[in-house]
This record gives sequence, structure tokens and C-alpha cells, in this order.
Amino acid sequence: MKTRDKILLSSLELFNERGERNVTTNHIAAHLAISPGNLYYHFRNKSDIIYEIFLEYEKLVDFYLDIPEDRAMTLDDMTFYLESVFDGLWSYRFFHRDLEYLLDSDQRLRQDYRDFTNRCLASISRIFEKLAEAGIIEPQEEDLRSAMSLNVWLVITNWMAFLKTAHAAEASACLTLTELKQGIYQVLTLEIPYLTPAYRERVMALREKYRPSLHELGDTGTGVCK
Amino acid sequence: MKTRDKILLSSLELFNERGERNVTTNHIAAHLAISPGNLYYHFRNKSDIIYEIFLEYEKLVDFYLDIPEDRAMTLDDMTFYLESVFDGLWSYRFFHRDLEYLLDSDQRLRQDYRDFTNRCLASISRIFEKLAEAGIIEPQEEDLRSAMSLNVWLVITNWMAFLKTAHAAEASACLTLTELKQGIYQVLTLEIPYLTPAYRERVMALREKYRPSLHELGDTGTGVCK
DNA sequence: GTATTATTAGAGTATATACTCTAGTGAGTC
DNA sequence: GACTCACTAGAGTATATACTCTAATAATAC
Repeated sequence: MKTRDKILLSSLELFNERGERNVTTNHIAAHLAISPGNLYYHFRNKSDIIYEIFLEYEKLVDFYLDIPEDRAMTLDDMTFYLESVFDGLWSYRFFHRDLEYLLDSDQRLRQDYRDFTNRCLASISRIFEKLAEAGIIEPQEEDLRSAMSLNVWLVITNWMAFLKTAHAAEASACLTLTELKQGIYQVLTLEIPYLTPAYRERVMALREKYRPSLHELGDTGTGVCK
Repeated sequence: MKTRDKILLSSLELFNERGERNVTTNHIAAHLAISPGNLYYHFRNKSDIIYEIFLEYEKLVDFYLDIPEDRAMTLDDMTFYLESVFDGLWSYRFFHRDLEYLLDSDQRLRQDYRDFTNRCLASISRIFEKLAEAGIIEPQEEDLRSAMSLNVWLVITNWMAFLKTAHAAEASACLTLTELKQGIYQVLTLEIPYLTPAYRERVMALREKYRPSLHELGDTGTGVCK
């Protein structure tokens, strides 16, 4: 693998594990056993690395959130979207953690992320529309649909942050993809009142699969993870 | 005013304005025109300052979220809770921005914040219960109510982060309390399907007051603020 | 007044951080 | 063999950051 790609990969790994704030360019170089100079040959600065990683993330989500317009939407589609989005969130989880700082230090990223958000919101809204066309949820007026989409976006993008703060032990290490996907339970909670009688039972059963196992917040957080 | 209190006040101000990450203890001291040594006489370290500020924040929210158990809940009560919570969020807005990092660097804060979250979630759930008792929303089973409360919490605590990332110009400066309170519109969106016919119109009218004025996300962000 | 304590200034320190500079190395090309 | 050029090592730098230390001053108690 090329050094440039190795740098991106290691950076992502370290960022996810420790948080962008706690990972320096020197750490990244050391982790790869290359020199800082080498790293700076491939990237102008730390922001550049982060921006490249964002582009990957963006590509991934755009790929998953491509809505097929030639056929009706199914429950399986919806499940797929939810699973994919949370997978993506997991793989690039450092990103939302330090989002504000990252956007403040890179205008290019700020602009791109804004566009990205708008695309995601449009996709979510389109999904709701198609779910209504398929008779899975009741159709809603555009106003309500976009407000709902925004709420879905807020829940999705901040579920992980919530989990980390709810944990008693140190945030970064303890967190599983399974726990993360309990966010799907929360998203489906938003849909409940809009489900059609024909689909209500099926969606509720789907939701049940993602239900948090225990009283999460109450755990004493022994911290035996990793 | 005592130096100690001045330090807390200035710190909060600077943190809110520039983000905790961008404010050093030296900045705080300089801003107050006192020496770093003086600052460290009053606080062991930066975390200590943050922790004290958190305690203030906690006290404020706990005060506002005290639910009177001797009488029924009114719509005005609900409005008051929403307004107060967003006011608090505004006054201590640096806090949620760097939350994960802050919790990672102070175990005491982590534990206290976890308890704080649980209290807030309980309060939100209790508010829903009392709104149902008052005939404003339909009563729901506990499971659903707590999942809904969690969604409300997610929307409330992350609305500002969303606004900042949606803005085109630099995040910190441009943001008004008015914009922030459009979060209330989003929270009320969550309640819509559960409203009783008797109150539907009134709540919808209330919600309308907080509706975002323009197509927020679409603005070009000239950045003329501050 | 004197002793004690609380408060403050300000220089200083150890460490970290992002990044630069110079001097290469090695694989391919002609 | 000379030349190019992408790539790499590693020492080095300017600056920042959290925090410490000492000495001095102001406030208070007796």
C-alpha cells in the first residue's frame, strides 16, 4: 500500500480511537514508523488529512443514500439505509466528535460539509416520501416532512455522542457497533405515530430487534472493554 | 466581585465565544489582566474551572426543571420549560461543544454529567406524563415515553451544534438566541402526533411562533455578525 | 502595631505541537 | 554511468500550553 494511503488509514484509526484532538501528526508518523517529514511530504498539514478522510466518508454515505427512483421502496430498503448510515457513522466516528472545531479550522470542509448535510436531509425526506408512496407510513405535508427529517438527522448524528457521555468509563474505548445501532431503535421511535396499520406490526417488530438490552444508563461502567 | 468569580465569568465568556479548545488559562488571565499565577492560586487547573462552571449550569437546569407535583401542567408550563432549557443551553453553550473531551479529562465531571443527564431524562419523561394527565397529549406507555424523552434530549442538546455546522460563516460568532430557539420548533415537531384534538390547534400555533424564518441552510453566509 | 493569612505578580519551566529543512536513497530511463 | 524524480529520514525550530515558584503586597485578627 502507498504511504499516502497508509497515512490516511492510520489517521482514521487513531482519530476514531483517541479523538482527533488527542492525535498529533507526530503520533501518526510514529504509529506508522515513518518520519514526520515523510508525512508532511504527502500532506500539507493535519487539516488536509482530515479533509481527505471526510471525502471518503462523504463518498460512502452518498453511495448508500442513493435512492432508486425506478421502483417502490420496501421495508428492507429502509433497514438497509439505517444500517448503512450507522455503519458509516461508526467507521468515521471521530468526525462528528470534533466537528465544530474541524469546520472552524477548514473553510473548504465547512462548505462541503454543509452541502453534504443538505444532501442527507434531502435523502431522508425523499425516503419518507417513498415510504408513504409504498404505504408504509402515512403521507405528510412537505413542511412536516422536512422538520421530521431534520429530527431524524439530529438523532442519527448525535446518538454516538450520547452513548459516549452516558457511559461511565472512558468514552473512546468502550463502545460497540451493536450499541451504536440501538440508535436505529431511536430513529424508528420517531416513525411510530406515522406508520400505516398495514405495516405497524412489522415495523414495531423490526424496532424491537434494536431495543437496548439493559437499562443502559444505569450501568456502573466497570470499563472492561478493550 | 471576587477574583475567583471573575475567573469563572471570564472563562465562561471566552469558552462560549471561542470554544474551550481555543481558550488557554493564559488567555483567561490576560483577559482579566491578572497573572497566570493568580489564576492558579484560585484553581488547581483548567479542568477545575470547567467543573465549577458545570456545577453552575447543573444548578440552573435543575432549578428550571423542577416539576411542581401539586398541580396540573399547563401549556404555559411547557413553554416555560422549553424556553428555559434553551436559555440555559445558550448561556453555557461551550459545554456541549467539547463535551466528550471534557468528560475524558475529568472523571468527576463524567460521573456528574451522567447523573445530570439521567435527571433531565426523568424530568422530560415526567413532563410528558403530566402533559398527558392534563389532556394535552395522549398518554403513552412508559417504554415509548422514555424513548421519546431520549429523542427530545438528543434534539435539544444538539440543535446548536447543528446550527453552527449549517452556517456558512465561522461558527462561533454568528448565532443568535432567536435562531437557537428554533430548536423549540423541532421539539414540538416531535410532539405533534401525540397531541389531543382539544389542544392540537393551540400547540400548532405555539410551534408556528418558533418556525425558522427563511430557508436557513440555503443562506450564503455573508458572515456579517459580531 | 504585629502576626497571620489571603491574594497577587511575574518570571520561569518542561513538554508538546505543528511544521520545516537538508540530505539523502533507490528505482527507473536513456 | 549519469540523470531524474518520487519518496523518506531525522534533526531541528518557533511557538504555545499548562502549570510552578518565589517574593511581595493587601487584608484581617488580635
